[in-house]
Amino acid sequence: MAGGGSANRPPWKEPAAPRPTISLPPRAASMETLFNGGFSPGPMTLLSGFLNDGDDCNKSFSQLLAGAMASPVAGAAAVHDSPGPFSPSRKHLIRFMEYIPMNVALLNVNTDKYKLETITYTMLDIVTSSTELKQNDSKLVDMSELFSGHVRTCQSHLRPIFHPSIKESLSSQRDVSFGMTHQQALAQVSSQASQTNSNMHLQTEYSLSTPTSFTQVPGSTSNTAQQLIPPLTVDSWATMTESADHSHSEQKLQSSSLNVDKPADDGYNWRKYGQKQVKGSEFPRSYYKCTHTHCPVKKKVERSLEGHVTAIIYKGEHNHQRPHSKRMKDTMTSNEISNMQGNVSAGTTKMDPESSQATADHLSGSDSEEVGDHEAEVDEKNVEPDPKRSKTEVSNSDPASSHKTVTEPRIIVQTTSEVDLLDDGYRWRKYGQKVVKGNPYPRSYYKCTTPGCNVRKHVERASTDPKAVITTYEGKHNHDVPAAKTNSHTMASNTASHIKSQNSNPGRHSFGNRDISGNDQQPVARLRLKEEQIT
DNA sequence: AGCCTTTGACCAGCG
DNA sequence: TCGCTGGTCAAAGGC
Repeated sequence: MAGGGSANRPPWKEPAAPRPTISLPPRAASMETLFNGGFSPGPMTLLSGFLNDGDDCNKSFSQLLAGAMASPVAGAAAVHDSPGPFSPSRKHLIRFMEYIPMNVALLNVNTDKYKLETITYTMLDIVTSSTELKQNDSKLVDMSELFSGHVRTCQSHLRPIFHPSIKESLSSQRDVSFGMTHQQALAQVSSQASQTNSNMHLQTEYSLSTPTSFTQVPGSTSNTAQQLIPPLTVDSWATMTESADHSHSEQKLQSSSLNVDKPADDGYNWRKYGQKQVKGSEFPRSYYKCTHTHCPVKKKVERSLEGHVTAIIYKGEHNHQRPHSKRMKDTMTSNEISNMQGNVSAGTTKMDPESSQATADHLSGSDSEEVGDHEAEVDEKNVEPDPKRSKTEVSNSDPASSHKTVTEPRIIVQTTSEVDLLDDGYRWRKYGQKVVKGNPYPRSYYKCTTPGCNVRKHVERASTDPKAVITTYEGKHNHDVPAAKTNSHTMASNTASHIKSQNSNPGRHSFGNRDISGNDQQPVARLRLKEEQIT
């Protein structure tokens, strides 16, 4: 049945515009040019110095960090400090940085050097955060592996873009595989480059060989990087770590990097069962089912022609735990795995196409790998779920709105009914509700009725569809699931374990990194929904 | 071989 | 009843 004439080909089946080739001069030259003159001494100085270094970049980062990571935080902090003697440890860390600014350099083709530096610092902060996360376990080996995977991934992510020769080499050797995050990120880079290319009347091939290349692209904003590539959330970090470990996969570099039609790698397995051009939406909608046996969860994903996710709608709740790759289990501590297996509400720091999808997954009962400390920077106003976030918004066809959702796709989580919503195995007492402007349905607040248990949950309904619900859990149950009421034991167990694990993860409100019940090691779940601005 | 995607057909709900 | 629309099915093909 597959097939059909091209004459009837729907818009989304039109062949994609040829992706531009982004070429850059040799790394050292470009970056040296980029950073020379005008940068105060600091990381960029170190970076510049490093860039003149001709070391083999294929070393494992665990090797590179052998010295620097003895005290990971200090190592990262050293980068922020004014430059001293270029010690091997700093050099190693800067080597890691190499790929970050290059990453930014590619994406911020229109930004200035100051912005570039700022972004670099931000990303380093994430490095530090992850370091601190790992530090709790005092496992330097794991830390090294984390960085090793990350760096390798960054290499594989960036090198093919910057150095066609290396890309060919990697492709021929088939020694690099991308996690979906990077597949899509790369696709976004390519597609956005294509878009920029056409919009800005640039030639297909442009160079970043001079600093002006970063500032002369007209009509651009300094936010380009965030539009082009997911921010380096720890979630994506974990994905990168995992993907890097598949470095000997059979996956082909080019095909994987350009495949934008796959759902994001949220840890669950999805099977696409349909695609439709929905009226009122300029983008096709893809339908996915969770492939887990008897799991009712479905999701609908709308993507722009460039592959940007413009809307995601989740329906139902997973009745199983998230499947994990062998690699992840092998390298993570049991505590980490335990944390991973829940975390329904942890958000991400940016609502870009990739990370926001992860957010949606969290909301729908999925889990994040980790939540970095950078999320503690969440603005309180962003914590509040947007009552305007409704099902009807998903079909918004306003071009301007659609454009906006390129960076902030709408995330809708639906449960099938209120019964499903409330009957999660635990018993709840409603202790309040609040009517929010713009939403006829009140938000409701529930507390676990078990004495001594301070877990709460917060239920929010979409203004236009009472069945569209976002549930936020806070805290960790300090007791087992009460005896099942009406549901089958299986259902109760599934749900209970699901909910229990949800609550064992970083939370919506930090409370000084302490959850409501005062458990230092179990930060409460945090939901972060960035308010969507509709103009 | 098995899983996944593709895609036209089909179905159900609604006005 | 009819047409429109969104959602799903399932055969075919790809990997």
